[in-house]
Amino acid sequence: MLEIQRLRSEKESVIEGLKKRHFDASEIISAVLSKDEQWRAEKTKLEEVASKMNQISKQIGILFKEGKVQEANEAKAQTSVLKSEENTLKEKVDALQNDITELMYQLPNVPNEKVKPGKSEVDNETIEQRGEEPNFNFTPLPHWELASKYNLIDFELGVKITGAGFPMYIGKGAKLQRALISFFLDEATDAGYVEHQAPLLVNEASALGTGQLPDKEGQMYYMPVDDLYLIPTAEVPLTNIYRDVILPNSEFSIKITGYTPCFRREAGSYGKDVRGLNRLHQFDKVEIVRIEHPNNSDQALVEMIDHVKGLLEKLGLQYRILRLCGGDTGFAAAMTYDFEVYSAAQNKWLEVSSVSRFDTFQSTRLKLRFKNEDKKSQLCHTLNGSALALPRIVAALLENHQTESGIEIPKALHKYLNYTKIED
RNA sequence: GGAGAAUUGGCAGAGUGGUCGAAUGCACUGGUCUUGAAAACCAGCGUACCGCAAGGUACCGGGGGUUCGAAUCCCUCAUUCUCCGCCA
Repeated sequence: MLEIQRLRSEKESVIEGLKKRHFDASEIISAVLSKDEQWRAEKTKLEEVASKMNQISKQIGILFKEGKVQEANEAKAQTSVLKSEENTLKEKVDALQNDITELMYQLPNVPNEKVKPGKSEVDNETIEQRGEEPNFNFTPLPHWELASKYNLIDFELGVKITGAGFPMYIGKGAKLQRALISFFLDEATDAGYVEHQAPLLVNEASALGTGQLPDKEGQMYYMPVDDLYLIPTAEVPLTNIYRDVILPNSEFSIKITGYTPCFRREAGSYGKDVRGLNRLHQFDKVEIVRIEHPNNSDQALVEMIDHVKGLLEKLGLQYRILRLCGGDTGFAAAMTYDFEVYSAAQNKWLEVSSVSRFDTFQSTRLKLRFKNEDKKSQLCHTLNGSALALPRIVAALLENHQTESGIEIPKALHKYLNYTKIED
């Protein structure tokens, strides 16, 4: 959520910034500001009435104590008008407040100045590309065929037990998952991130805090009996650790990591991209999260990008980094870098990581602040990134490291596995 | 799942209808004293919103209610603890 003060003072630049998303905010912001003005006016009235009520109540108390029952009762009689006035004002103020919040929830984050305008993924900028495209002297197989050839993943079994998008990993396939999780967590820990094991179900306040609600309501699995949501990413429980927190200035930087399964309904995405591991309802991911002083979020973002690069290089995967254009940047993010690895057999790039800075967009909702040098509370910046999401990494590893005699496992993973090659 | 108790400021802990945003202690910050430190003493010490300011309003686990007035009474939800039951 954007800060209301920002809308008051920088209305034009916010509208201008949101144009990069092809989002016309002028109407919403005008509505917000006019409601905000009414809200302040009504609120001032309400507080005046409340103040009068408080005074009279105090006096009644004193009168009773002095035994002046008669006068006290007279004073009581005065209050009924004020009270109904107070109730009316209260309703108005609450209604306005609700309207404002609802409108504010519709506004996405303002893109960072580096972000280019654009409508969709075709406008994303490739800012870096590394690694070699693998050379095959045979026709490489797509990962779903490799997975079945070497009995690593059984997609049909997942369908039987749960439904499409819930694969069953078996044998070396299951071990590979475990190895990747350990590898990613160890790398993150080495980089200073503190490992967490988080709840996989979260309450409504948490889903609101990181911005999944109300924006992506339909994308989360929901358990109505207990009013809980299955997490779509570890970002939700990990960032919400700091909901309603005021940090001392000395606490920065906060770096946390965690492995969790992620659950996404992916409502509406059927068809070509759902084959194999490309798009799942349940998948594993290691997430890195940072809580930063606003002055340090530039630096933090650079560090996170370098971290993800390092992982992909150690896995020997060709990758490229995209800076998403305004239209493709997620609702809550101010800037996002996507990492994609090249899938040799599918002949396309697969997104394996998304590293984003949210500036104060999440911390506004989270009420995540720190005491600044002037001992005032100020909103923190939050950032997060996948490091990394497993399925497409597995897909790329299988496809890019395949040989006619099997699949070579990159050296970085050897210490986590009791095999170095997947073969018949 | 059943029965009971509890939830107050960073922590501990008083307060059961009136001048309570809330005693007291600890912690913390500043000052006096000291060569320095400790101790002692003095002062300060929650969050948010409205307001140029003075000031005002709201907040005692969350929500709702009773009342002129609620930390205090009622309802409800959540959490914690104890006992019983069940169980990885």
